[in-house]
Amino acid sequence: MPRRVTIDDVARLAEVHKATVSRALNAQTRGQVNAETLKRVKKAARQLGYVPNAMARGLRTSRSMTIGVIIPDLMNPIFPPMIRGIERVLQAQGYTVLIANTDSHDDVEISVFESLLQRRVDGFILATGRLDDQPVVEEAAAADVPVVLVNRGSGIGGYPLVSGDNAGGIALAVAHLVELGHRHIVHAAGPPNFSTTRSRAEAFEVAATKAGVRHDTVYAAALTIEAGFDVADQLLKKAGPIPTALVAGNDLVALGLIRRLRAEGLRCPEEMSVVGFNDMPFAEDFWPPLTTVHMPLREIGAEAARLLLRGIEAGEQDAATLTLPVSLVVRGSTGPARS
Amino acid sequence: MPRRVTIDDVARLAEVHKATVSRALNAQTRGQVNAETLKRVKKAARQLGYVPNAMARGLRTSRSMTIGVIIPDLMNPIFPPMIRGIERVLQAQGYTVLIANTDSHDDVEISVFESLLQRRVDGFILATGRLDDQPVVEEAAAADVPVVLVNRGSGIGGYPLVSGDNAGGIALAVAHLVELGHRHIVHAAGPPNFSTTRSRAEAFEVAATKAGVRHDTVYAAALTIEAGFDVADQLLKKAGPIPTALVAGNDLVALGLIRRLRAEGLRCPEEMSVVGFNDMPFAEDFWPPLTTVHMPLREIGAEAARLLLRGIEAGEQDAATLTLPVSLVVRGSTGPARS
DNA sequence: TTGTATGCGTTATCAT
DNA sequence: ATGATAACGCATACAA
Repeated sequence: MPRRVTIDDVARLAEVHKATVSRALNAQTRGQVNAETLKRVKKAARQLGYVPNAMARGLRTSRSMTIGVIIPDLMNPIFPPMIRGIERVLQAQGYTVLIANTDSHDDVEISVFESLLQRRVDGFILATGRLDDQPVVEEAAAADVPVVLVNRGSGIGGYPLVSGDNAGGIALAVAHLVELGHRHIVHAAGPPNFSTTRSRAEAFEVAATKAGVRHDTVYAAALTIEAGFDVADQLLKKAGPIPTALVAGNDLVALGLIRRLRAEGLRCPEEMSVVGFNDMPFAEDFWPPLTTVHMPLREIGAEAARLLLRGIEAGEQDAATLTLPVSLVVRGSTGPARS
Repeated sequence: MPRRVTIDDVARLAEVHKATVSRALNAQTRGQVNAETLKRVKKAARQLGYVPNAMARGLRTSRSMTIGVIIPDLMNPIFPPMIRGIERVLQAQGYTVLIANTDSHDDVEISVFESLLQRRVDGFILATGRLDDQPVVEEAAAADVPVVLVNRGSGIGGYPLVSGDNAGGIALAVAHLVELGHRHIVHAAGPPNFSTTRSRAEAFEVAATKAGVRHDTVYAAALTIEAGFDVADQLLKKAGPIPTALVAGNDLVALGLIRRLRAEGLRCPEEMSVVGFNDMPFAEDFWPPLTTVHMPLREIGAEAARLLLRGIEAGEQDAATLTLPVSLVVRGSTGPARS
């Protein structure tokens, strides 16, 4: 295996000192070098196929130019758009994004966090908003590396947070259903230990109460199709009257609800309206096409990245909370209340 | 900003030399150090919150313990499962996965590749199988870093490749349609410059010819819903009889076809059967639920990772081609031919 | 404008 | 079993 070509090799071929090569190859310092020698250096570098060693550079500069992004579940389609938003702004600034998946598992969350810390990422974007994962957030802060929370806020404040307007979205959903004549609505919320669950559940309580409709909240075990299916199952088995409309904790839960309703022979929306949350990719291709609260996922990612960048440059963070507006996308899964 | 704690700090606190600390903290060399001192070192490290610097280590060992994964489009839901498969086997070996998105863009492909090369990834997994992206593959080989191709083979052979059985899948799909009585089938293939497109189109030609049914192939501009929509558009506008069944290049194209058919008032499957390819997540939640060829996405990723690991350890690669079996999942988008 | 020298934090090779 | 030392490849403060 031929040793990789280093800055010294380039210097030798270009007949200059390696310091000059370094200056020539970095945009920052390029101005300091003579046009002639610059050309020579560039040519030599190209000729040798020189590729700068980011590890050596990072060691010297103590900046890795990498950002760690920790998400709970890559398979949830809301994350790819967010990641794209993140990448777009970060790549433009020369950063590489390290994506780490936790599978919603506490121990892997800790281990990927550790691994990212070892790589000396210049900052973190955390999308794993359980109320009880303070540890990782605080450890990041303790390690003195900037953190931005995304989509889901952590329990206590004090850290920058970017998310969609959860309360506003729920209010929109409830208003839509009330307008369609629904008088009995159930919120099939996410797991109680997610911060988004809390915001949305509280907003639901407020909105439904204000509208004067009968309402109730049940909690799914996870933000997945399966958990949605199970929660619908409980709902159907419970004694008492069945609601005419369901507000789901997110689109996956909504999908699960619909699957279970279909199994029961309950048609959506004729016999039961369902509203999702997030407007994930493909929401319009499901059956029925999902009425859901649109979250500007890509923008959320982009804003988180910008906030982080600002934090990195400033050397300290202001705990700004950025709440992006949402909207209701009415499609096929909601209709007039059955009478 | 307090300087990060280094191995020297730990050494001082534990009252040993930093070389000893290094040995104590690495599983490989741990045996060489006295049990007593090992305990002291560990305690000191914990006490100081020591986090080893992967850049310094990588510089010294010339192994970054990172793997670069280049994919064309994170938004295509077939990739997350593949990535999971990859991560699972790589993380277990202590590797960190660097995921890079190209958005199917040649120039970003080159730039992310370059960036990964700078980071001195120990290997590449490439899922960007355009027939014409030889350059990147060869550059990787030239840089002497192991490469495994995934899902889509590159033009020429010579590199390890893991993929599903494209030809077999198409044969399954055609047989299924023929059995349902379809005598006129069109293949809505992907873009011609994808290697999978070629394998599948060839297989379609063979299978349809052998079955003795009327057939034709058209090419979508991309593997997206929109491109599928457009290709259906052309199909409907063309003079002559309309087929009774469509075999799509992948599930997204199938979705696009169905969207366009619906806009035309053509019901699927009553008036037109559609078969997808990949069995992407949510395929069963669409309307109608997609009949499609199931690809073992996770396994493909895992096998690619294993192959790469072997290549890294061996220091050289055997150009093995691993083809994993596929199966047909019959759901709602196919039915008897209209008469 | 260019060269010199130093150190970033590790690990590997030697020596003890 | 542990300590001393050098080297990995680069950027930068300083000198020329």
